[in-house]
Amino acid sequence: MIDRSSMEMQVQPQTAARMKCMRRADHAPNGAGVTLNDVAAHAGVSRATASLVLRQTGRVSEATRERVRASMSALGYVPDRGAAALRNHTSNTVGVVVTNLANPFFGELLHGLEKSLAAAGFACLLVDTSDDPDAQDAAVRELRGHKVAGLAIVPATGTTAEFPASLQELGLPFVFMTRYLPGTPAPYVGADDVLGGNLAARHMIDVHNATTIAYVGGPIGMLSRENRIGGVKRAMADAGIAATSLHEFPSETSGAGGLQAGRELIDSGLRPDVIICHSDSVAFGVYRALRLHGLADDIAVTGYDDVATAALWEPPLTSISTHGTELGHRAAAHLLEQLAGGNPQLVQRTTPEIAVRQSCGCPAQSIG
Amino acid sequence: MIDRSSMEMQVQPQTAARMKCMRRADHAPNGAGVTLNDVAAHAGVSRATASLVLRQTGRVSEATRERVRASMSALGYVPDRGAAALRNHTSNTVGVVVTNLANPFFGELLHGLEKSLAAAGFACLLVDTSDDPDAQDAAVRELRGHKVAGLAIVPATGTTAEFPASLQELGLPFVFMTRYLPGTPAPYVGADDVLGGNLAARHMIDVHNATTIAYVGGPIGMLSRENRIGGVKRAMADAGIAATSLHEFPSETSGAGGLQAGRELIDSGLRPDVIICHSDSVAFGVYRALRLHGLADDIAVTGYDDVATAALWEPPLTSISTHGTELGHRAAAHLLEQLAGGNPQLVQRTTPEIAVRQSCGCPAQSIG
DNA sequence: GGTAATTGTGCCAATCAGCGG
DNA sequence: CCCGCTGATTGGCACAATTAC
Repeated sequence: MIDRSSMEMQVQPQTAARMKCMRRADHAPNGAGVTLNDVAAHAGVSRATASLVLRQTGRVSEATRERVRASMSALGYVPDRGAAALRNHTSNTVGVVVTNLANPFFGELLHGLEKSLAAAGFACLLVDTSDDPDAQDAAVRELRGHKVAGLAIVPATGTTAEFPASLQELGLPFVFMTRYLPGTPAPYVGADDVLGGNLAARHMIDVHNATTIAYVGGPIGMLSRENRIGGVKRAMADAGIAATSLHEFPSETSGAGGLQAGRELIDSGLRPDVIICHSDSVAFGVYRALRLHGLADDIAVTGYDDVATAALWEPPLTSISTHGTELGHRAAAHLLEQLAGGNPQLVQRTTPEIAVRQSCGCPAQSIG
Repeated sequence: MIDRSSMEMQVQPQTAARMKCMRRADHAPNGAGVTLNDVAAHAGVSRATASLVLRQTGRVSEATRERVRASMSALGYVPDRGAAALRNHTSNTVGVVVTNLANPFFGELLHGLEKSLAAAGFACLLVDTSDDPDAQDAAVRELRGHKVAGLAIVPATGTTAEFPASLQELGLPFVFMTRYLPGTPAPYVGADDVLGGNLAARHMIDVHNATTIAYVGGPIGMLSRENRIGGVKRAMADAGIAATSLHEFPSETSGAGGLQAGRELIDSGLRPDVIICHSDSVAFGVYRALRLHGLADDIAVTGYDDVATAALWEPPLTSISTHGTELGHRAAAHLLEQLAGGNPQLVQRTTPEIAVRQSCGCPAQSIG
């Protein structure tokens, strides 16, 4: 009995290995298709032991541990994440859902997010929703199928409170980034929009004596736009400026949107003291519109997000720094803490800062 | 015997279903954990039939097909991609490997890539290598574990010919994007760099009578930089300009890199007729350096890639359009055709165009 | 007889070849 | 021939069982 079983033990794996070699001999002479079984056979241990070594758990002697590791690298073993996910009902994957990859700010955000998640051993499954809530629902569905451990989401414009509710029902950890939703308190990481808008307006009112303000950019109904405008209004109220001195020109959040909204503003005949823009991209577009009409030196402009090129702009763009990359890191940390079973501060509103440059009318800094 | 087994057959699924309900009763009252088996039971068919309906293959009567579909949506079924991948040895996933997510050009590229892949039913597993070949190797390893169907890669600076060779050995379909490697002919989609550099230089020489040129930006050893410079040199040679009239200032491909290289150029005392930049970001940084020294109106500048903000720049930046989003679409198409078993044109070099604006010295276009 | 080290076995969800009404 | 089912298979993990000292 013992002899026979031990023979089987030896023969089985070898046969299996040979078949595999034959099956894809010229396709993949190296690591492709090497299974934990192959590793175990090569190291002369059971699949279970090999698994323990792989996951660095359980009690395995240092000697065999070393031997198994050697076999792994010798065979070029790559663990099959799908198989693990099947068994665990979860994977080392996080769904990342954004509204527009072409937006430079999201690039910076993603950069930070990806770095932190990768460092923790998670891979990013990326989806671009084109700011469409239906596409967002579809994305979540698909990502659920991939058994993502969690979701980092820039919610699409028009997302309702049902969305976070449904995620909660699913028991799927998530964080919203940079845009939060009205009503339901949901996990969130982003800069304080009210403060950001307030910061911009206060600077323009207090140091530049602005009395008429235009808020340009951001689609109607987007809460972050509402909030930033709220911050602007508060600054105006605090300074005793009538609310009627604020004019809104919503637009798509992009350079093209800013250009068009800027034209509309100019065509309207309005000549505000400042144009507070919803994003740096919008500000870039607005500047183009102003220059086309020779107005660039007459009206102050501020941006939002402080993207890398803002400081290089002519004139250097005064902007509200939301520190996109850092925000990405924090969103990752938020999600990772949830995944680790902790419960992090639900809503993390970072405090934005104003990066004062020249587009607001301030003098150039001396260069060190 | 028969009775017993048939009883087991009936009881098993119900018991399993009940256990599932209990296990996560308050966690996920809806679709989470619904399996194809549950769908089959609900529709009164076998798992296999349900599978056929799911994948829209095989011969299933329209009646049962409809019934199964109804059960799927009734239960909120979400197919488990991991299980499918385990069985198929491949997933509906593509690995996307880039060097720096924060680079706006890659944002545009990814936008196109993701859209096309998503339309074909593939999800993107995203990795940012920080332009490090070792991180790139690690990324491929990890992505292999996820059983990606293919790879879309912006190769890191310093990648050797061994890299595509190893991918080929693995039998893993891939495309390189925007940067190609010396030597080995590998699947590639990107704009023709020699032509791009040539286009910029020719314009400056032919219409602006430039005789001294500086090429700024791009790290040493990057082939796309070498090629663009090659194109510049050819234009110079064609015009009878000595090769010594070309000066190189390599830098990191970013605004910060451009700013620093621009300063170095200015400090060197050189005052070329044109500065041809390796990317728009670099051009933005160079412009800042020029403005700091009051030189912005004296030296012409061209960018590369024609990112969205290039047209909004002051002065509007003359650039080489490589059509990032379109490139992303084409890279996706290349990969998808490989996956479909076809063999697309291995190296697809799109022809870049020059977007003539004012930074080169051309007059402003009349506005329609 | 107790403890560290290792192993066997059943599962996870979907797919596919082969079989039968 | 059309339709649908059975049973085996995929790679890794968890738990109980088992060995060795």
